[in-house]
Amino acid sequence: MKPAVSYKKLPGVKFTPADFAETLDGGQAFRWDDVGGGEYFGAFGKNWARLRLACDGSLEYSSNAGAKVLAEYFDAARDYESLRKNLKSRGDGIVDRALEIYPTLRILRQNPAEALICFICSSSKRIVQIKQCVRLLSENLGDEICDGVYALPEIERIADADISVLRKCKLGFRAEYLKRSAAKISADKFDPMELREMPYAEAKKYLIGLSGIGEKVADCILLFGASRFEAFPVDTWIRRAMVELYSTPDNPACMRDFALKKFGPHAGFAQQLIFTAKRKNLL
DNA sequence: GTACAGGTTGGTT
DNA sequence: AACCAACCTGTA
Repeated sequence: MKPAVSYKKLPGVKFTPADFAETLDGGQAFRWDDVGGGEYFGAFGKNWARLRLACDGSLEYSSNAGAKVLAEYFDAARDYESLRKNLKSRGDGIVDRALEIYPTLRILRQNPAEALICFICSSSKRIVQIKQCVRLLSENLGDEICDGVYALPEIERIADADISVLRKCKLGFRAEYLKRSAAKISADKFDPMELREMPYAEAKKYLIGLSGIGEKVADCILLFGASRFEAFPVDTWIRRAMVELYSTPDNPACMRDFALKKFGPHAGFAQQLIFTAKRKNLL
């Protein structure tokens, strides 16, 4: 008989079931799987976790990681109440509607190096494909963190890896990008954790100087790995939404300017709301 | 079989 | 500065 899994509550984080699924498995992170019964299992850093919601929506976890680590990953300290309030005060009907549909959506605070690796893999791929690449990368180059579950490899490990190993991970043309970027980061002795502190423009510039990272991927890394809410990633969904709903010019730079003016310093959160609603065909 | 995807690159206008 | 094919792989 299996021992009963014990769960602890993570204070300060509540989700609706839809927002829970969307936050973990909607394109921010690529290591979470629905294991049935409304539970998710996944890996982040050297940790694994099994997550579920209590009846009142509170997040509960069973993990080798402690409360502090999970609180950081879910950015539990962020004041989403005032963030939502601020966004509502801007009188944008579209975002207001998205806020009602997704009242508990969050931006994850992932490890910046992991976000960097994952989003280099993401270009022109669907979520399921990205998840496959990231899992293969972990299995081929990462450390085992629990039975059959592997952590994403360190940047150094990728820099030192044979390109044939990366090719096995179904990365396609992204294999070279990833290897080159990892090599440059190592050579620069750059710690991706700095992306959380550097001025936004400088951080973005450094990322774009890497291979396989353009504006969109750089903004994803900054938003999902460094909690930089001024990042406004423009992918094909956002692009369509901005043209159709806000009549902006069909130009990513214009869209970012427009969004920053309209939504202020948390444009990235507005982006996630619009992105999610548009993708689900609700806008 | 072929078109194209949650994007970037390097070459061309 | 704006345009465009090519890139690898999986999916429709």
